[in-house]
Amino acid sequence: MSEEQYLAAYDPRAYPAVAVTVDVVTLTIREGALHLLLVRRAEQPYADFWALPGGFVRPAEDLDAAAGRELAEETGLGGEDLHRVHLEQLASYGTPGRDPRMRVVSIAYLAFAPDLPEPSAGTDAGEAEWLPLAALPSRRLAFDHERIVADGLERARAKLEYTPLATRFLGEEFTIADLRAVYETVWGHPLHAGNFHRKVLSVPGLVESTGATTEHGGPRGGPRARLYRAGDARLLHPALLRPATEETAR
Amino acid sequence: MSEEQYLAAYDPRAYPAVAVTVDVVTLTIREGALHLLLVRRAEQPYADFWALPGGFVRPAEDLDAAAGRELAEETGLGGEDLHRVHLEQLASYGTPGRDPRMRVVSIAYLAFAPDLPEPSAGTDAGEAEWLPLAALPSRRLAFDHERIVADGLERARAKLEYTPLATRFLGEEFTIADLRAVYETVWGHPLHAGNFHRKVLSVPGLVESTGATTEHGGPRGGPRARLYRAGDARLLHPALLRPATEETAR
DNA sequence: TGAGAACAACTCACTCTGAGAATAACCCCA
DNA sequence: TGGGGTTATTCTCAGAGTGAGTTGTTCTCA
Repeated sequence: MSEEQYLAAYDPRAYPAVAVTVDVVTLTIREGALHLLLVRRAEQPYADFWALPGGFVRPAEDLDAAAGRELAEETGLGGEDLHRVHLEQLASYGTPGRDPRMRVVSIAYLAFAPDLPEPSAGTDAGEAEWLPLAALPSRRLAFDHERIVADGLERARAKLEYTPLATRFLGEEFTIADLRAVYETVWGHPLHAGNFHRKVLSVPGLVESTGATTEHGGPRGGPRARLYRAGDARLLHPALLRPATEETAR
Repeated sequence: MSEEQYLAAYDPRAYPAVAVTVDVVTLTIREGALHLLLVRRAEQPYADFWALPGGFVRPAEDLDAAAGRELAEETGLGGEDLHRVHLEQLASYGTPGRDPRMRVVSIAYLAFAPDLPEPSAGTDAGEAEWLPLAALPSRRLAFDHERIVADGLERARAKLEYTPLATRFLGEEFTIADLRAVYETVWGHPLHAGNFHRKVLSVPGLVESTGATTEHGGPRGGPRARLYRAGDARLLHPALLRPATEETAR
């Protein structure tokens, strides 16, 4: 049988039905705190629960494209803003029973976004909101989304160490202090300002100077700060390591 | 996502069929060289091509379990040997058209195995073999498996840096030189024996002494070496960093 | 105008790393 | 059986990197 004949005779329906979805863990920093994008489910199962934005992958759609589409739909953002968002595959979740309706395998994505406007402007999803991560423990999410969020957070923290993705939480131009605030927020503890400054400038390709400075000093005083933009490095060498957390996973 | 999910809940078959498979990138070290487990495809498409072992996820089977099952089937190993194999999810691949038959989303896994016997003992797959990675460039694999292998290799190299998984390539007991050989093989360049030795013993939880030594010296001379077993660390602090590779991904 | 805040640069002690070398145990071969 | 070559393990040393604190300046706010 030739390959053509084989394909013509092939019956895809002979296989058990499995649905494939994408879910996106979208992180941003608002008012100095890490926030997560959630939508409220309108229907069963888990009606009225908050969940990660996501949905079915369309028949001729690539996985990455599906994740980007879901993110755009849920945030109500056009390509312009979305261009600055970093989107990467996180992991896949397919334990039988994770969706009570049928077998669903979900490909989770992780997104780093600059401070975006309030979500849900003109989307088909009902409510959407940025939830401060500090408020997450008191909220039960639909499906296994709590686990997915936890995995995404850990990935995000690790990624700040060896990639310049922290800059994706900021605008086009930023100060070293802005960048430090990102690290402090995501890692959850303060860093030594002087050492951070030295380190950031010493890592090749992390940031490059714009030559300009802020218009004014900080709101509580201090000199104008120099402005930088993201550099061209994809990986940081040497990495910006998190301060040892004592027995980090023995 | 409303009408679509509604329909899905009542008639899964109403959905465009998507098949979910697992593929496993299995690495081992044989005769001082990194090897990859491959099987030869007996059927269309890509008949006679070599491919990663893998197959369809069964209806009530977890993804991890499916990967473990495929690995066991293909290597012909029982639970005893498989217990020492490290298996983790690598990434998912679902570009439309990657399988000419239908939409197939594949969850790829990465496995680190100690030196295993020749594969394919009594399996349903036709041929199976350990391919030295050095021979890979001259061989075309089925589907997008070359890409998956490349991703798996990069992940493996990175994992050696911050996890004790190098020990998974070795037996229960090993010498520091054995461990160094694993790093040199996977990373592809020699390491300074003295510095490696100092570093391995200084990282908490990487290895622990058994108190014993090898029975004899090396085949070409040298003293007996002390034996160690894997420690209890899951993450290495500080990490065993690869020597800077000059512009690693600028 | 003075106090407080914060950017930027610098100092200093300590740790970690790469490179080389020393010591000693052990194999193989003459 | 003795010597040469090989390898495990330990040391030394200089240079790079890091944590913590200090200094000088610029700026905002009261």
